[in-house]
Amino acid sequence: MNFPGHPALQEHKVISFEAIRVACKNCTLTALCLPMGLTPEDVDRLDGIVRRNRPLHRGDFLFRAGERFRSLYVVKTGSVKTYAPSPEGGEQVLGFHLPGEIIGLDAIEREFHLCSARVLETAAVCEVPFSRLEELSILVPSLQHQMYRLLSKEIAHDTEMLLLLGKKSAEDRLAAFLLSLSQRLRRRGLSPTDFYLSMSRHEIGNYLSLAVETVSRLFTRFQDEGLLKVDRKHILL
Amino acid sequence: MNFPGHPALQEHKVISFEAIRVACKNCTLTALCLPMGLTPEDVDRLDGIVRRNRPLHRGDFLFRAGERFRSLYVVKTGSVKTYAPSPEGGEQVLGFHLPGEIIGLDAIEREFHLCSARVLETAAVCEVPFSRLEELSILVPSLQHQMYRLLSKEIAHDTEMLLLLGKKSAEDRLAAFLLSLSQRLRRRGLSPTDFYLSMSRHEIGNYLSLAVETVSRLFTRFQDEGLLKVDRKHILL
DNA sequence: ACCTTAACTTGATCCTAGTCAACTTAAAGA
DNA sequence: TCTTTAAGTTGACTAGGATCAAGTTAAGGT
Repeated sequence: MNFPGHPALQEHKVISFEAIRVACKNCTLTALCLPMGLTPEDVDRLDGIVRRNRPLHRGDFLFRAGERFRSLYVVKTGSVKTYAPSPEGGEQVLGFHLPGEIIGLDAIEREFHLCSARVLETAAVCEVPFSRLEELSILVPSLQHQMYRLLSKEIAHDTEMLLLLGKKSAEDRLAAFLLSLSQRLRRRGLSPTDFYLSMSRHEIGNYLSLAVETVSRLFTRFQDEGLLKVDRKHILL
Repeated sequence: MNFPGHPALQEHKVISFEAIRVACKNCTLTALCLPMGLTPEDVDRLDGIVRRNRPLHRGDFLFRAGERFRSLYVVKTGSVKTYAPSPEGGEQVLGFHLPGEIIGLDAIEREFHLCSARVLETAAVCEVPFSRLEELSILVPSLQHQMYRLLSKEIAHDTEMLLLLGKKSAEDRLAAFLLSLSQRLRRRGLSPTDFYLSMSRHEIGNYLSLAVETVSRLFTRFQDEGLLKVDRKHILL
């Protein structure tokens, strides 16, 4: 979410262009991503099937609901949201994805995407054709193991989300959301107490099943209570 | 949920005792469960690692939150609920599991269970030691494929649940819950319009983030509107 | 069959968060 | 730069569902 530096956007873009060619073995996300636990040779083989497209910009689609499922996507920089569009034009936000997170795992079984994925903040994304990943994971047991772990992690994450929405109060939900965000940022080596939100109040509200106005009021209240400082999209816990 | 026949409970038990020894290849759930798409020989190999314990009764635990993860569990008959216990004694119901459904997929990554699984209705359950399943899936590519599908299916299911909870109105939630139940029963060859609920109003409310009283009122209202007939736990759509 | 306890239902009241509306601020485009 | 539009904030009002309370029904145990 807007991490590397809000003001220096041009510089950021240049960095992305360089970073995008980085092989898995040199990628800083290796501990969060597919290569975890693989031998250097196996990482090279994985590297061979990963496609690195050029940076995507706000509003670009990784895929749209209903499209045939072909690849998984890994966020390298920037941020992406997934959401289920409803026929009437509304949408339900399903998740916000930070660097190191994998998108598309829900589509393996159905073979088509049931949600759309859209870039929030200029993002570099690795594309991993699933059929090739599956073939490789037959040959590389530790990759299979890692795949099971990743899929399971996603299930556990969804479960936690259900738990969060189980909490009734709007206050609890927003607090839990901010804390979860903070933890995810820390794991990526970014400040867990000082960050920019890449999503709008509307999107936060939609995600947490709250009205925009409620989200706005809660930010104000939290600030009044001294829990955080908020300036537009800049959050300071 | 209470399917084969509410009144003839003793008969039901006898059937369960017999059914529990049925090998995977003769199991009626084969199309829903792990063996899907496997060759007969591979089903036999899978069969070799599946443990069939004797029937469990209402209130029995498959596992408790915090326990080490060793096995996946497949419901053969009866029903099971999973829930996250909170330290203060409360709990959040995470799911109700019908025959053919697999429990424990969220624990693979963490290697311990973050929820508890408890029998609602006298149940036969297959236990599949995960480490052995993983070994076997290295040797049997189609089993690996099926595992990816199952894990993905679980993610898609959780996603749909998030979507359901995104719907704000209590009415929508209960209706969606009953319809989803109905569909799952149909896929198992049971009546989608005439069934017994194996869970209490309290558990339904907890699952849908509604108060018990609201659930009760909604059942009454739906009946008044002629959408269904409800007698205690017996539902007729 | 009885008693005890838990599950469920129904009614009355309250409160949280949603809705409606007006205004402010910031970003994007000509 | 100015204009236009989208995003965010704040207030007033409302409604849906939670909570509190009391009563009913059914199940489980002896």
